[in-house]
Amino acid sequence: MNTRSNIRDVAKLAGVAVKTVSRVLNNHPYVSAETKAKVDAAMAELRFSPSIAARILAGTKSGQIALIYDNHSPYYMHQIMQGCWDRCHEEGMRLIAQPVDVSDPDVGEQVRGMVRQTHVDGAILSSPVTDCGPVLNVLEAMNIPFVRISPGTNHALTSSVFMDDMQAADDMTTHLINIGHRRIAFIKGHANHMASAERQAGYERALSRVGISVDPELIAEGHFDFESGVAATEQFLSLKYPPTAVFASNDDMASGVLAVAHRRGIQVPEQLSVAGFDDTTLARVVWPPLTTVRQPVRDLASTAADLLFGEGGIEHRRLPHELISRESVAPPYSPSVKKSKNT
Amino acid sequence: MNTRSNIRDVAKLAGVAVKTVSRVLNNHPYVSAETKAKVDAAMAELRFSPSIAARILAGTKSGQIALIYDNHSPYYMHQIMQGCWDRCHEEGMRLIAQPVDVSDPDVGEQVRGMVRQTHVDGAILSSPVTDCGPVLNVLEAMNIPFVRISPGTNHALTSSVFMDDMQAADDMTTHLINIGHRRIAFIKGHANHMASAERQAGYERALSRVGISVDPELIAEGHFDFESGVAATEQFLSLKYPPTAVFASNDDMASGVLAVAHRRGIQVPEQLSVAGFDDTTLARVVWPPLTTVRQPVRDLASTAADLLFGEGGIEHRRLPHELISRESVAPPYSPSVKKSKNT
DNA sequence: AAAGACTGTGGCAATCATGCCATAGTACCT
DNA sequence: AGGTACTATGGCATGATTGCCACAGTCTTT
Repeated sequence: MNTRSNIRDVAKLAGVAVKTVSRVLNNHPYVSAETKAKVDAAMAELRFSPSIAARILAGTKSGQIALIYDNHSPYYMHQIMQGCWDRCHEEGMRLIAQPVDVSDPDVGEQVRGMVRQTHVDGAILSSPVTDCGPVLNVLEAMNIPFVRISPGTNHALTSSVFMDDMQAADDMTTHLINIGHRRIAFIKGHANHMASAERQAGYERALSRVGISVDPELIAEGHFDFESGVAATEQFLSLKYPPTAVFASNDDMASGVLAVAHRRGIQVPEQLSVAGFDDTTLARVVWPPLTTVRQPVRDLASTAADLLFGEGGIEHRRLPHELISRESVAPPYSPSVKKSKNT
Repeated sequence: MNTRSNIRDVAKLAGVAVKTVSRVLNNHPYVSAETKAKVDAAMAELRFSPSIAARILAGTKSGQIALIYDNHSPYYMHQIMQGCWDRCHEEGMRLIAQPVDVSDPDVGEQVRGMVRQTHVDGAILSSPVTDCGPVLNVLEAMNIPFVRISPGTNHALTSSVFMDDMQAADDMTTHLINIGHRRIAFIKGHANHMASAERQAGYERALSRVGISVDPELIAEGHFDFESGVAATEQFLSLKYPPTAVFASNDDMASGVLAVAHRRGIQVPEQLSVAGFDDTTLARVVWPPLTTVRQPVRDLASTAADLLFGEGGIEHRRLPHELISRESVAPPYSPSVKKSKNT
């Protein structure tokens, strides 16, 4: 009736030793099929499931891993969690989601406490925690294996999964150039995400390659949120020669661009092209649907879990991105002829 | 260097008994200030934090609570999690997020296993898990206290927090009526959320009160996602007498309405008013920003945690909603009263 | 002055599943 | 036959903390 029934009860009911039940639980090779069947039946009858607590104390793995994050984009984190959770579930692991504040000077100690208390077997770090020194140091000192999702650098000591942010931004910028844009504005991402710098570098590389100079007026600060997209756009549109396209470092900010355009009666994409980054659900929900870069967020997360569980050593795995063309981007409106067509 | 340092080390360093350290850890009343200081110093020096595992085994509370959910709206869940997490953090509790599938016949057993394994002290259920019989039975059988967020019924055995969905939907519908709408369409929510029926009832009640008959053609199925908003709208707009306003049961579906309107070149709100429900971030991000009902999601969640921690008995707490007017709703476009007023 | 109620601290059992070591039987090889 | 290698199972100590009981001192009450 209560939360009773421990491994001893199961052993008694099955008529075997406690240790044998333990072996069945852990899929130990040396258990006869017959014994296993008896034990399984007993476990089912008693609705037994082992206490993680006792398991941890007995000195083995806890079967728990932590997802440490500090990201305020619901869509992004939702996908990260799903990806991690899916893979953990398959593996019979429990996932503990642990939000932190990377700007808190005490963040390292917090993580240490969390790990000490919960005895997690490993951790998955999501940007920007991936590049938070105190957290990395603590995890290394405690000898906890961890994998980083989209880290800024490929740390020699741990595995990571990532996409080529620079190339992706380059691709998008090149696409805009190819269909005729020359004045392309860029909204940066949050400075504490290393990917932000990468994306900017990709943008600048694409421009430079075709000899378009990088105009500082066309680059605005951003923080990955809707509001900074709005602010940046106001700034761009007040320029003497406003851009014909805006490339935002994520979809939230791109939505901000769309909002300003709508409010000012600027047609998208006829008068202004808007490109996003991430391909979150948001990209399909706003109007017009956003041309954006698909970042395989869920795959990144499940691959991270994969690497964590895998026995393999340090591995850095790059996942492919994809340019998703929707309706927010078109050739610039040019009164002259020149219908620069291109795929 | 390792994850060492247990309560014994602390006791030795502080020159007291293990039991005394335990008392300090648990804020036991009978510890002299002097002893407490010595122990605190020792704990700090050794960077000690107690193992949850051992604590659980020793038979006391685990300091962990579970958030059990099956909701696919990222914005909604993000807020629920934040609310729960905030309050848990204040209280020094750890939150374990546990997604489940309420349509899985085995969901009860899964929850049982989870509770058995993790020894959570309590649980918070988010709709629709709030009305999932197997889960409720298991939790009651195991004698785990739990609180439900937006349940369909006020179960006598547990506390709950909720808002008045019927009244909120009535308010919104009445608002639309007051500014002149007569043909108001409604998109239902997912059938497995009890709130869906409440909202529909509120819509119908408002219509009936002013003598507008409920037209089945103006009520469409929905599942709380963007796509069903799109589908419902296509259906409404193909009617001989299409509605002048659409009231969707959540913001995601309302965004779907907007998308169809944009695609067909229908002006919102001039030619079609659109109202949502929830006031998630999405409502401010789409164009035009949605008139919607603010559901205090984060407060609901933190209040739920509050009730769980509070020693008080069963309590059902209603939180206030609020009608948020933005730009997606306006009086219907009909300079004169053409077409006989219905009914 | 003695009894009783607090206050502050220590000792030991209990919690539950696993790790290591031991045991016993079987199969195979030389 | 003896040695080696498996297979299959059992026994007992272990891990970190708290609950219960015990004890010694101090303060209050009658």
